[in-house]
Amino acid sequence: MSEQIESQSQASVLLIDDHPLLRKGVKQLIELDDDLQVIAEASNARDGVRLAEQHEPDLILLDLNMPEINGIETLKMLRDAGVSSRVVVFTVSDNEEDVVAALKAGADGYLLKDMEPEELLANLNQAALGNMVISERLTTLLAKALQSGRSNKGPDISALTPREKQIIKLIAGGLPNKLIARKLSITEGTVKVHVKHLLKKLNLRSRVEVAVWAVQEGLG
Amino acid sequence: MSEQIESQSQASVLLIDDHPLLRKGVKQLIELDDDLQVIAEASNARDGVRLAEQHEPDLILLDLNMPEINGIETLKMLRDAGVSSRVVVFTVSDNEEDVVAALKAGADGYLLKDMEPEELLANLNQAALGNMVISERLTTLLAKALQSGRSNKGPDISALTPREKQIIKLIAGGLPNKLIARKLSITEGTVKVHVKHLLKKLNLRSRVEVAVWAVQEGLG
DNA sequence: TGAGGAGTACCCCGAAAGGGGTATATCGGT
DNA sequence: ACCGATATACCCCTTTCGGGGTACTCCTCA
Repeated sequence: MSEQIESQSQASVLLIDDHPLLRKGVKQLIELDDDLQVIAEASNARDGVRLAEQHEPDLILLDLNMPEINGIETLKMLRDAGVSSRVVVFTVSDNEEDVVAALKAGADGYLLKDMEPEELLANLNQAALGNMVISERLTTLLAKALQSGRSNKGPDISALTPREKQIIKLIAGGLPNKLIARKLSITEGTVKVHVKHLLKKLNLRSRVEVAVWAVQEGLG
Repeated sequence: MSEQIESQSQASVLLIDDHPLLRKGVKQLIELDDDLQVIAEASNARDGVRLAEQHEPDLILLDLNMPEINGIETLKMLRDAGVSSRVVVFTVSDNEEDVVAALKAGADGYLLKDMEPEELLANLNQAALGNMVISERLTTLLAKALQSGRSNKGPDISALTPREKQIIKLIAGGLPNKLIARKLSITEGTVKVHVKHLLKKLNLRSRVEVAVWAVQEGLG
């Protein structure tokens, strides 16, 4: 296609982070680099997605820990909205779950906020050029995650309690909460508690997604 | 110590049978079970359908051999009336035609009246929990019917319109109505119209059942 | 020309689902 | 003896689903 006709142009960057001070710092840092340019900022997911659709930036720097809608969700929203920008997660969390979830969700990079400024700039330039960037601190963590098997597609069943796995199978049988409650001799309210917990753990949005995933996974 | 204060977890049962004595016996038997409760009785199809619409019981126990309107017709009337209760046929007939017709018409179970009382209770409980129950005597018969081709397992996709098939695939993708609407550029209300039509045609009870069925069928 | 199916859109309504809490009891391990 | 995980039950609330209806347009087929 007709990408990149002006090959010497700056790469546009969208910042999505709920900390104004950090945004300001990062923006100033980026402006020091002739190859990068901040074209918009958002302090929450909704604004971020809207601005991303509007500007289709080359690069999106995305914070994970935001109120209301977290970074992973934001990333999925961006992908669902058809935003094809490179997305680099930029966060303080070196939690394995977060890293794995972000990469599974299609992040093009995962950088920690305690990086040296020069190193951050170098990494952002690499990301803008289409290379995947990962903070060095995370390499061993990623290796471990890979070892332990579940490095591939889809949600992770390992964090689930026995009760939650049991309820997933019943959901995959098409049962509503009321029937699940009767089958397990507990109240419907308790079933709903389990359902909301497992939805959170699996990072899924509804019982329908749970059912589809479970059936495809062969749990049924 | 918040133990089971709720306890409205009994499954409601509607009896439709033209034999008063048998109804009485079955009712007494069911009342022995804490998990089941007879909430209405009918001695003919018309009353049965009316009471089913009125009470929307969890379970309907339906006799096949009734005057004027037989059980199969009653079952179809119930489904046409939008009654989503589990329906278990309860009869003396081990005739293959009847069994196959009942199951094709969407029966959730087929039990013979010569069962042991304890076995009947166990089966009714299973049915109330959403499991299909079939008298063991009928298994060989069913196997034979299956061999001879006219198995007709599960819902039938042939009656669906192109739009409905399209929406089924999106449901099987885990999408809620709102997103389906956006993807098809129609209103959410219209999506809901299609969903309720296809639920009726497939004789399924919720979008979760649609999703599970579609995934297992390889659609999507 | 008229009937009927398909698709769209809207109305109303109740039930189900889901997300946020708080609270209790049990069980293992530090 | 405390702490965290698990499981249970309840409260609040909003959103989503599903079923009933009417109505209009566009086709197709008899």
